Amino acid sequence: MQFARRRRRGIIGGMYPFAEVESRAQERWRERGAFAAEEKAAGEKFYCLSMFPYPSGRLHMGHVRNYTIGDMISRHRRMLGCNVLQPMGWDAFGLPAENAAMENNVHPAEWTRNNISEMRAQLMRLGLAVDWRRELATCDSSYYRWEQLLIARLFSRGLVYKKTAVVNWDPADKTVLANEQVVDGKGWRSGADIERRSVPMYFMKITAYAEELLADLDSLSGWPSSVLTMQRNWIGRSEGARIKLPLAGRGDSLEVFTTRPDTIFGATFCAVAPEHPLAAECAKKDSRAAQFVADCGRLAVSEEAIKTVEKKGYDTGLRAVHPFDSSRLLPVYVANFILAQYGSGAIYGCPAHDQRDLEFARANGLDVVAVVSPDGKNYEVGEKAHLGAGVMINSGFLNGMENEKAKSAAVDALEKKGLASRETQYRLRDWGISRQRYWGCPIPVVHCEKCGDMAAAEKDLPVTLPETVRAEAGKPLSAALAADESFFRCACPKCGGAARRETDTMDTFVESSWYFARFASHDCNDAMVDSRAREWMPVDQYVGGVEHAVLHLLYARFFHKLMRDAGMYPKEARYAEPFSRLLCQGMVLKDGGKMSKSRGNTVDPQELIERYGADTARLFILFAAPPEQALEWSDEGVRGCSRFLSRLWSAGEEFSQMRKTILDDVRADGNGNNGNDDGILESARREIHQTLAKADYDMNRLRLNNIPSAAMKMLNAMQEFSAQCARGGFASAEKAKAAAALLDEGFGIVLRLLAPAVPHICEALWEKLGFGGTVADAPWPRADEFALAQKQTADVVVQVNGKKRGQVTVAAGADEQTVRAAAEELPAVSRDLSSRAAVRKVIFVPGRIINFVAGD
RNA sequence: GCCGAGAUGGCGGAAUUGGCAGACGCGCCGGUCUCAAAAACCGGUAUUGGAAACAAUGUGAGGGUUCGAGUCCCUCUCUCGGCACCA
Repeated sequence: MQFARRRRRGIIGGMYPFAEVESRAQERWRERGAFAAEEKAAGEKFYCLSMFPYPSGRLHMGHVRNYTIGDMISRHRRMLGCNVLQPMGWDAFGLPAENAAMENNVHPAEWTRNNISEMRAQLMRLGLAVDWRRELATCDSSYYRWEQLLIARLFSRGLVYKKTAVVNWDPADKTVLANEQVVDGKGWRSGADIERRSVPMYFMKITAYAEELLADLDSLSGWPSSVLTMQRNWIGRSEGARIKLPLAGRGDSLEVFTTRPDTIFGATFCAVAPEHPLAAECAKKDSRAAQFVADCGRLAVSEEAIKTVEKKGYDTGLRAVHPFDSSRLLPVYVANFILAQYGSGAIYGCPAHDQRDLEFARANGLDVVAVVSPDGKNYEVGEKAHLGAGVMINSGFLNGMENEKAKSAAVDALEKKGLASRETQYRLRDWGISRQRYWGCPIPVVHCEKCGDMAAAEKDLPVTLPETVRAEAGKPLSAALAADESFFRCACPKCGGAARRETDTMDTFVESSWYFARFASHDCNDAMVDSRAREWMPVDQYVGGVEHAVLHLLYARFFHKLMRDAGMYPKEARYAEPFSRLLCQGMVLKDGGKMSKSRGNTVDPQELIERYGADTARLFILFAAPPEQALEWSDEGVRGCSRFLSRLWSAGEEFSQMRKTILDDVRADGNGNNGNDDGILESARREIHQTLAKADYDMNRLRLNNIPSAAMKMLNAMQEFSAQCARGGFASAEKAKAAAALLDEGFGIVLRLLAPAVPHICEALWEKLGFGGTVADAPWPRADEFALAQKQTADVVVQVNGKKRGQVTVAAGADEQTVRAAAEELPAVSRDLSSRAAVRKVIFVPGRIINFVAGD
């Protein structure tokens, strides 16, 4: 047949015309407004959201991955008949803009808006099914004014409040540093030793929602369990007791928090945080103590820095009296590893049952008294503290109790003495939203000497960030607002007198905590959101990096609940949480490491797209790894994907030619000449539908990398089938027509299977082969049960003692007896069985396996 | 340090959740076409032994449960993410 040769020529040596194909497909979508989401449209709503990007200037592979995954899910849902909303916007405030200003003399606003234009063009080139009418940028006052309004109202309700907090202070640059700007305890630019400094800040009372944030995690069945665990641990609810230990020779006492009141008799010391009032008091009188506290103050503020530092303490000379044995006096240390924010900023140490306390005790020559015993006997503690359960020993009235019971008994006894109260503590701290920075949303608070601090009047909102400040090379912009009189001078909303605006701006996590709601009400200009948010929310599928597993996702959940409680959503279960399903995608690596400028191993998506087209870029990134796993970059892999798309392109032509040839033959001679088609048709169709069934299963569980695999496999099967058709005629005209129909059916399935991943080429082929309409709205293919059921036989693996000895082909529903009989006939099986003792047991899994268990 | 992940051929990964390990792709080897090369197409490809049939071994390391373990349990190593001011 001449056909086989024609295919070989195909599109000789080159790629399919991807540039034309892609711009034409995008043009068609644009003309049709194909992805504009309407509230009233038919079909179940599906809100698919990818985490919006920070406009850093250039798209990187992480973005490509994130948005391709989101797009594939969106397009799949569209094909299932859903009414899909997929929006895009810009997380446009933040530190990099200020750094760029310092380096390049360019204003953050200008830099940011230019970056947005460039990145928007790059994103559009990817062919995302996004409703661009809803685009937003958080640095626009039309966006941030609404969060100012909410913050102002929360301030009046006490859910936003002021207190001091510790920050990293760079004494050389006279500026506050982010944790990432502190390298080995020194400022990244100045190299000066950083200091801890207390500054007044605004906080959001997220702890008021701790219980709900924790409890509602149980309802998030669409989230990865690892993220739920991380959030639970982050909130860190623990039940314990606040215990007062009287200080010897003084009237007052030290308050400590413990989750292990059962170990009270094992306490041999106390420790307070360097920020604790007792530490300050001691430092006043004792210069060495003052020195120690000052040394602690040189530590960076991150928890990581505190936890990894060498544990040191300084004896204040104060002694706490043991509440059950006044003869025991516990030395009180100031220690660098005690967190001021947690509990009461003070602990008692029980070295026998806490590893950190044990190390501290050993270093300071303190007693170690075991009070919880695994077997009830006395014992000496070695290198490891005993953290598990046990029976109380050396513990007065608690002796002999299970330690769980002793927890409660100890607190009961202390409560009677008025020395303790039960308390539930959270590791979660209130959210400090103040930043001493310029490029952020101004905090809508006014300071009046007479009236104090108050929220800015609502009629004065938004408090617009002045974009007139001058950027200067090498000069931090962080103090720009505090230096801008025209910004901070204002009238007090209460007394009308001269007042001063707050000059700190907000944490950028605030903007990203509600953008998903704004996408639904993007052009609402009289409120944060309108009723459309109630239609679209919650987000049905959220896609983004695991690095956001705790902070962003927790803040967004909190903010959503605040908005609900402010009346923006009904108090119904549906609106309890903002994100129903969550997919955390992995990073893009190259040469085993993160792609980054400093490593010099970046691959520019732009270049990739120009060279191979957006579909190849999308295909590679989907195919190379499952979405949640790290993806290893491979240039060869990219070429393989490009090759596959070129093959797909010519296969369309091939199949329609083959189909025509078959039908022409039927017309010419009525066919039925040489009937060597036994089962080809059925087995080809079965393979296509089996593969489809697996692909559908994988699509539903978001194993997106398996979809291209399935499509490749199908295309291989189709080409095999096409070659078989070319080799011979058919037994009847009906068979021939069925074969022609299968070529059509199979390729239609391949195209629809691939359309969410590589939409442009599928759109072009769909049109070219005359399937009708647009593939973006074609129905997702369904596996035909009839085709799947046709197989009459099953291959059963035969094992002896778990080792494979062969395989038998039996009728589809064959029972154990039949299979066993057939299996025992196999030479390898009988040989093995005869060398062993009698068969003790036969394990039979119908259609899969039979295992003879025999003695040796 | 604490919390959360991950480790499967030369490489990326698959394995319908305890039932034939290595689907699909890359790379490599051989072939077709070509003066030649590239491209394209066809075939092979876990390791070891063997001409082959076949056998043994094999999913980061070490133990365990099971008729049967990549999958479940325990211990360990390494890599990655987060740790509250990067986003």
